[in-house]
Amino acid sequence: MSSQNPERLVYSHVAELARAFGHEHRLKLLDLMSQGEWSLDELAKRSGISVANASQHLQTLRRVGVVTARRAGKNVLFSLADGPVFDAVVAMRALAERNIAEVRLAVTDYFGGLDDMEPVSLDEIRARMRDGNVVLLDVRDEAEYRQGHLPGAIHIASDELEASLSRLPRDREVIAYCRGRYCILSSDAVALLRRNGFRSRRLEDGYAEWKAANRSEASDETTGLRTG
Amino acid sequence: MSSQNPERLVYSHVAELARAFGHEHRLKLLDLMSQGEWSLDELAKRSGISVANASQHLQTLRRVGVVTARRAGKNVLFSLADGPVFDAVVAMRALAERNIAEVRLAVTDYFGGLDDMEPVSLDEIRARMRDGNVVLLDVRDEAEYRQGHLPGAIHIASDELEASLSRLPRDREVIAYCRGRYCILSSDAVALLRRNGFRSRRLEDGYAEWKAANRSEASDETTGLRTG
DNA sequence: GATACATTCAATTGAACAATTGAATGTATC
DNA sequence: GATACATTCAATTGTTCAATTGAATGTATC
Repeated sequence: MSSQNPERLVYSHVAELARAFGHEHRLKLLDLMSQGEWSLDELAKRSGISVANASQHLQTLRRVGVVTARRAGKNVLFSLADGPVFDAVVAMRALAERNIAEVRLAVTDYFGGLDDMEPVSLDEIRARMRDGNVVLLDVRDEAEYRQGHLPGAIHIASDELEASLSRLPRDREVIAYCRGRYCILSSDAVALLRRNGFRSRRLEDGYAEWKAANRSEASDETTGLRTG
Repeated sequence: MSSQNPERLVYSHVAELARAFGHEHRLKLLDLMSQGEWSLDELAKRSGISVANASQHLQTLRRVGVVTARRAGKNVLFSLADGPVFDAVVAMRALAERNIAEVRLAVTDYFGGLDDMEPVSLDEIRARMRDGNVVLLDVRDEAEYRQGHLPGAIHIASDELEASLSRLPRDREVIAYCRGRYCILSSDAVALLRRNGFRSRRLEDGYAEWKAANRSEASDETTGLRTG
């Protein structure tokens, strides 16, 4: 028993939210935070923009309630807020991939690739991990892996992969993953592994999507990957 | 074998897409088109903005591929493009409803309402339509109803409802729906019906959401509502 | 309490966007 | 083919947003 027309109120906020998503740098920052929490300095470094600029974009995201911050020592750590934040990004990405030809082409070009490059889905990897006939390989950097990773995944950062091939089995398929759907690290890793005689494919989605999916499924204990 | 880093390309397009959603008028236009196709004149009238202004916003939406247009007689009819356009709007709305307190309050205030006002879900109505113990009532205007409606729904425009109460049964619950989740017509209709001694509740989502859901479920013949 | 350092604020400049107006285009109908 | 009318284009003005810089704040650590 207060506001008059809810539609206008809702849409003015939705529009504000959409504008908050409407900048490349902010999408990149959200992408980074989908891996865990980071200081401003770290976010600036990883996104390749200045500290002041990153700070302002982060404030924009905080203002609309999609990013939260907490202090830890002398740093403030930024992370995605609770709620379906990443899901909204995913919905926009899905729309872009479906309706914008240039995006569709770039993605299939890069990731859909050759027939035997057919990426593996999260559902598929679940079953195959149970059977134990695959190795899950996380090729993100150390800090990202430490903040969280798929159950049962081993970690070799992409820039150390070539020197660490002996740690990988040749009798099982190596499924590589990285930050998310549009991260090229795992794609490059698969190419490297194949050049060296391994059987390898890419996980279609990455840590970000896995985490978002497991968040939505709340605390349903049966949904995570199991190492066996 | 063309573009370098797909991430930046994807995100620049996603950002453009997000900005296209980032205006109240455009969200309203998308809302209207979620009911069907309309001429520019009709869209301007229904959204309450000038024809020239509506045209420009529609061009913005066409440019990013979320709206299409076809000529019919002396009018151009605008409609949502194929693909998960409405789904993206829904994801943003869900985020706003969850993360922005003002929105959450306004919505529960208006639609969540009293205990026995508990809105009915699309899933629930499916089962109850089969049992035949409810009447589905579409209170949108004639033109909207004609462009498409839920299977089995009867139509009484909201501004004719009070004069047409005799057409409704008193021994079954009347489930009213309108354009979508944030449309107040069905909410008002429920209030009117209750004042006149009917048992009545509101469908939580409206035609837009139903149509989007049935579109996603492709041509799965088992998913629509059945009249019996 | 003083220092160091991470983050935020404030002020500036340039660029992009929103709305309005009036003219121009293009298609149907006569 | 001429006319009527729906839609789009072009030009304008005011507003909002992006990025940079340098100063200011605030918290941890010594």
